Amino acid sequence: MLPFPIELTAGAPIYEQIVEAVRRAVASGRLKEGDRFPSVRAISAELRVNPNTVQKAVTELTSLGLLEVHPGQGCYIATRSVSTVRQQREALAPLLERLVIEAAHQAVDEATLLELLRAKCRELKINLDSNS
Amino acid sequence: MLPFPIELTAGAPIYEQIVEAVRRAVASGRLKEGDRFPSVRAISAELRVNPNTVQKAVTELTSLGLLEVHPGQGCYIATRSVSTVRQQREALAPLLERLVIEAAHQAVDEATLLELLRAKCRELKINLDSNS
DNA sequence: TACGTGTATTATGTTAACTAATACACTCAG
DNA sequence: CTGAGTGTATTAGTTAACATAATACACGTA
Repeated sequence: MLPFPIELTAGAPIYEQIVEAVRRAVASGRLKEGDRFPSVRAISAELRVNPNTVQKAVTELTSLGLLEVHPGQGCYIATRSVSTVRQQREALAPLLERLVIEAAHQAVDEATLLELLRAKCRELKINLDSNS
Repeated sequence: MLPFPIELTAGAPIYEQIVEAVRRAVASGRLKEGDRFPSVRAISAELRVNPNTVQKAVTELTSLGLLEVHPGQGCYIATRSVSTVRQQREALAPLLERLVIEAAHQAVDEATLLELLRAKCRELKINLDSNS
């Protein structure tokens, strides 16, 4: 069994779904720094997907700084990299924009939207205070 | 000149960028109900893009309920369709999740995230109170 | 009648995504 | 040292999405 929940669906690339699942698991605390990450072949077998596809996800996760590769040994969840306030804003801006646009079309008022955001924060059990 | 701001970039399908631009314009009030929408051929010429690609965007915008087609005459911005609370939540859930996950990775605390959301709401000049 | 609408059709080229089958350098337990 | 398990690279082939191109048609209207 994989150490992170994932269920492949159609519509999005498989390697992207893997990346997103790992990001979700790390953000929620399901996966922690130093944790052993399953081998490419193990994930491949579990998801019944080509090893090359999993490899593509691992490569992206590594470049995202979420995974550390120990040559000949395996992968581990990396320590979080520090980012500047500018980088934070640039990463969040497009997501915020899409959310606000969708809320407008759904006629969801700002107060409700803020409450939904608070609820989602709790849902993912994010410990935001433990970081800077 | 097109009645909505748009700048084509690489990385995302052209027809999707058009859809997103129109959604943004409608959400921000730049385009309003009953407004005339440029013809497929006009947009095609303005963006120097194939008419079929624009047509694909129009088809999607129509199915999304943002555009009304008056046969032989043209397209107009449609009146907003009412959606249930359930539909609202289902539309916002994936966007909220992606936002919260990204915020966690960027080590942005909840209070800051909420403030960024308020700022983005004002930035898009959304009139959330005029709708139910 | 002409023109401008949206729409449909057929064809072609490009690119991304996925699978498949190998192969190689590395680390570590035996 | 040997062999198994790591990540990684390579080559090949298939499929689907995207975009372009060139027409064609039914519709409303000046």
